[in-house]
Amino acid sequence: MSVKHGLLGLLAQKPQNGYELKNSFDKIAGGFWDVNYGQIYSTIDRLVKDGLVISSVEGKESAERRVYQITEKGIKEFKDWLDKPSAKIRPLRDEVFVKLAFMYPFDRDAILQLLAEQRQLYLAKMAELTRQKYLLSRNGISRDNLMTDLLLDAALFHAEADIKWIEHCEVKLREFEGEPPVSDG
Amino acid sequence: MSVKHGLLGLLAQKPQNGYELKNSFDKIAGGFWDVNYGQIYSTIDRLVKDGLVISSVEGKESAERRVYQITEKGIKEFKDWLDKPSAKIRPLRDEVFVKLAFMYPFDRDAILQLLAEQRQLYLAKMAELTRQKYLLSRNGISRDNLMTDLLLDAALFHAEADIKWIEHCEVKLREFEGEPPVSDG
DNA sequence: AAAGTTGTATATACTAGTATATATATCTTA
DNA sequence: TAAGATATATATACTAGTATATACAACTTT
Repeated sequence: MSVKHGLLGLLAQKPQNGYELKNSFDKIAGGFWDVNYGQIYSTIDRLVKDGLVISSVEGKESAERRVYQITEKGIKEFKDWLDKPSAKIRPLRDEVFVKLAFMYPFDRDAILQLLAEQRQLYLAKMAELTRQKYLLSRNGISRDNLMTDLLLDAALFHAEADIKWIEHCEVKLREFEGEPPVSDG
Repeated sequence: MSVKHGLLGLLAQKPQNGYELKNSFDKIAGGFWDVNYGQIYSTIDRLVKDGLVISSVEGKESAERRVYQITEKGIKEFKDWLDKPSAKIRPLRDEVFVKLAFMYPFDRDAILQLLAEQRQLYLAKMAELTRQKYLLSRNGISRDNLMTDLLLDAALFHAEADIKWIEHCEVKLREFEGEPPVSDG
């Protein structure tokens, strides 16, 4: 639902073609929500079909562009979406969990290795996010970049939670093997 | 990729029909990964197409069941998947983030209200997870239910991270309005 | 035993997201 | 200015996930 309504929000600002919509979406949601061109076009086609958006063709014959414009119905849909709370909590769909669920209770060492590899990934992710935050706030946090900074924080909080959970798993798994928990460091 | 490989893992244990696969998947991954019957059938069709699974028809004519069986190729695919680290970190795709990105910097009060509503959702989620953990561990945590317990912890850690982030947002947003940060409690 | 409920099983039409190909336009530098 | 690189723009074929309809089987209540 988010890409659909995101596109409506962008078109509420000004009419744009598919390529521009992709760039605009990235500018607002990039980092926490990647869209693909294919998705932009198929989503916008549905919006047109439902009468939330209308399209017109511009440019010379050799290079036509379809420019999309929001309708009254589209504006209403967007505003309603903003007002309505997002009732569904996103599912915690992580491939690692499925792997762990299938590996356990066999292969304790393989599980510990998998967890160690995942930790490295999350640490790398945190480093990257921290770098992005630094670049963003070199000249201080202003109203203009506050939300971007907060969204980077959300990603950081979740990466931290993942790492904390991996360490929690390592301790529990070792406890169940009768080994003493790993010491700090 | 996870549903596909999860189904292979289940069929590596024993041949099953679509309905049984759905139940088996729920038993292992339920809570952190919900699958839908439609997805089971379309995924298994692809597995058959790729030669990782073969199907045979059982039951009387009025009530036919298609029973699926894993092939050598399928077993290899499953084992390779288990061994290979899951390089991609799941994107933090949350509808709330998109809403916030579009609401900001307008409607500070609407943003604060949205955040408050989300907090309630996460608190309810935590209560539910805590209840599930309690039910699971009434008779103690054993090797049999350790992984289930750990996966519930993962969900709890993430809900905690969401709540922590919401509070972080509230403080930052209020700071930028020149108001003092909210006091504890 | 007819009626209603729950469980078993599959199908279908849809939305959402990914991967990649293609073609023209513009910029850039040898 | 021709060659090569980058930006603009769309299309297509695919995988992944959701919502809902359908149909028969088995249980269960009157």
